[in-house]
Amino acid sequence: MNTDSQRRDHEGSDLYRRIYDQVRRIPRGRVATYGQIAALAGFPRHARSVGYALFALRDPDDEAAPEQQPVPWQRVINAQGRVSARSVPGWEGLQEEILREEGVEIALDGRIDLKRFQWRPRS
DNA sequence: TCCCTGACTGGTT
DNA sequence: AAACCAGCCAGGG
Repeated sequence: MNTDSQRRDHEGSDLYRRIYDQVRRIPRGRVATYGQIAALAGFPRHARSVGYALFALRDPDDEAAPEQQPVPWQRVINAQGRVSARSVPGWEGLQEEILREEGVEIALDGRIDLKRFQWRPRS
């Protein structure tokens, strides 16, 4: 009955769920890196998995727990302080647009100053 | 079940 | 500064 695979069908994996929980903590006007989110979720050095988890948000049906608040995916950027390139052209532009609207400054070359805009939770 | 492909990162060359 | 590389997880054909 309650096998892990069946739970996954409805809720997604533990890893993804914990990643989404952390991303939801990022306040408006701030950003976090993939590696940072991975560590906060309890999976150090699993940055790439964070990318996979956010990629999965593409499909609305795969959305983690729809009854919860949406995942602010746009607030996650890479360790170089830039919006990561996608397989779908144009998406980076959308993400940058939303971030600027939220108050995050993005230089002409696409750089975001992590010193100023990175979210730093106490825990 | 094997094989491929994605929103990554830190350390080496 | 840039290219390479190993480590990492999940979904689809």
